[in-house]
Amino acid sequence: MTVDPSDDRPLYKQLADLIRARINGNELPPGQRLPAEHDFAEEQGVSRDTVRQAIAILRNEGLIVTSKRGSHVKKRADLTAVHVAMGEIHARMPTEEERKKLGIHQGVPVLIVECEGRAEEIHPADRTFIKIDRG
Amino acid sequence: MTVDPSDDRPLYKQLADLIRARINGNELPPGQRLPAEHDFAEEQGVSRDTVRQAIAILRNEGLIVTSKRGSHVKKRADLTAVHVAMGEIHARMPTEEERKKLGIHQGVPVLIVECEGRAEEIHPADRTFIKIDRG
DNA sequence: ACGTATTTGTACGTATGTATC
DNA sequence: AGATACATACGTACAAATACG
Repeated sequence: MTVDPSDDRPLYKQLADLIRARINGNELPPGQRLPAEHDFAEEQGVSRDTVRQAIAILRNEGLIVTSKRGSHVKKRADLTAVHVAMGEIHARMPTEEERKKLGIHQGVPVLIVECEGRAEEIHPADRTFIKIDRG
Repeated sequence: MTVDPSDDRPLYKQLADLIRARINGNELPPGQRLPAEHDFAEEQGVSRDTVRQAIAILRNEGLIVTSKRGSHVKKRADLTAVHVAMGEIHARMPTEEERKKLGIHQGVPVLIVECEGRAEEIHPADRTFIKIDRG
């Protein structure tokens, strides 16, 4: 399947949809490497820039991670999850500094748990820390 | 303040830091419009592409929103917040389709609340729906 | 109501740097 | 050391939406 330049939807969004469908359909299973940007561009008849925009969308959705070795389909384990009994929870994308400091993966939001006024920033690895007993 | 090409940090990250500092220092208060990409590029002596990358970072962090009228500093009210008593909570960035369907702003993650096996996708406006009594 | 200016969006190109294999 | 692949940064051009006189 390839993108359609005559379609009114932007090429990079079309391409993102195509790749997302392959991932959700398990045609591209977790851990699988995506084709190189250059190869993707040739295969689809678009510029590398367009491919990069599509990749950026999926990275932003937390579907893939990108490194110098290429883009790979993410594993479910990367999902941010917390157990709470009560309180208020905020979610947002971390700054790069927070990502480094807390060891957060690309595309993974941070959760801010507020309990009795105090706010605490957490990340996936901290899961066990923020269990709040509701006794 | 301008970016420093001799610095080893990428220009677009430097620029993102500069703008973020202005926002956090309330020099650019909520609702304030940022300079146009073109003007920013000239002022900083970089390409528009570089400015757009910086802007994209801040948008991704949920600090600003961008429309055809320009980029504006976001208001705190856009933060995703939920009240829960128990359960498991996942957070991730929504697809564009979800953003449209649920009316989610740019840079705002969705929260998935799982309670007794059932998973439910929520967004800020649904706040009142997912209050789970912990009796 | 209409045309113009502004501003972001999309898409292409090139070149070079840097990390990894 | 060489090839591969992503990152950064520049350029251009046109489209599309919005704002303005």
